[in-house]
Amino acid sequence: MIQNLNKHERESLHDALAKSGQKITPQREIVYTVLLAQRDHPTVDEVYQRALKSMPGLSLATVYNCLETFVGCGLVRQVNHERESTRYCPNLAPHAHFRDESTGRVHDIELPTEILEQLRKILPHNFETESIEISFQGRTKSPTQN
Amino acid sequence: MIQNLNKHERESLHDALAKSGQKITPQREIVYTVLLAQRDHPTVDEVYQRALKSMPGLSLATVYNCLETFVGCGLVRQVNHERESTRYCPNLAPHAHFRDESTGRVHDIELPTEILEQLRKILPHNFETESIEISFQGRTKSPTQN
DNA sequence: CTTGCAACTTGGAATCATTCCAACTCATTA
DNA sequence: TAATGAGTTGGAATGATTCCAAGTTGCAAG
Repeated sequence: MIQNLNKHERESLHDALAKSGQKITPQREIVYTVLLAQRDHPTVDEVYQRALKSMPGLSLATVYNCLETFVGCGLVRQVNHERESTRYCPNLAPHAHFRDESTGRVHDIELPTEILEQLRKILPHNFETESIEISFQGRTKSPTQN
Repeated sequence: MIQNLNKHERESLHDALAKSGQKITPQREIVYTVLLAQRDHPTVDEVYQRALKSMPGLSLATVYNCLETFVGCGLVRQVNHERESTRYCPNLAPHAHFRDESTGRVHDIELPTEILEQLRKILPHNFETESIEISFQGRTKSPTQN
């Protein structure tokens, strides 16, 4: 159905999990595979639907659990827009998100590190940042209606 | 209980509503007053609790309605963090938010317009932005544990 | 290669913010 | 005065997510 994890991908999954004393399970492999296979920021339910094709008995609760685990060990990021369903993203490089309001799709936007540095500078001195999120809302014009 | 709206505040409420053919009502005045009185990004329920003190019969549904109306006519902004309850903010100047992870409190951070300009520049040309949201997560150190 | 057990998975129930709805109020307009 | 339409209200419905208790399994130690 979907390409399996390659050696490197499986390794990073294993390492990330092992680091926090957690196990590799078939369910986790599949969920991670689904995430890597199509980087379109799927919702939990979309991940669930895709994963079902490779593992018919899989339960939704497990998909929630797997994704939470991955977020916990830094393998994937959550992407939220207002109160819509949370989406998941295996892109670990620092990046912003652009949400196309006509389609609801989310695109990754590469983020120059200078901008992050500048942003840190505008904070009052007693504010210690752990993370910065930047998201654009708008529409994409025809050329790359991707 | 809470200071009433001053002439200017009432006027901006009236204008914003009138612009979209909507009316001033006692409930809307109170909700707006609550928002201006304490700019701590309250949730709907917090607004509701505060407003109840001035108008005991007020209903939660109405608070939802009022806030939605205000957002619609540009009087207030929504602030979301992950999937926590939506918070509301009457600060219309462009600004970012800093969320203190130990208290859950949200602080406004003034945003130099150059940063917004720079951010627009990193978008591919076929992406048309309508709005940009920037939020910091972290902790505040003692000095201004405000 | 067995065993033991913590870690996992699972289906269904529970939660909780938010939305929906139908009845009612009220100020205006015809 | 009646009709109109926006606004309000309480309660029911929704929908994503979390919780739970019971059953299963990965894997480390023997």
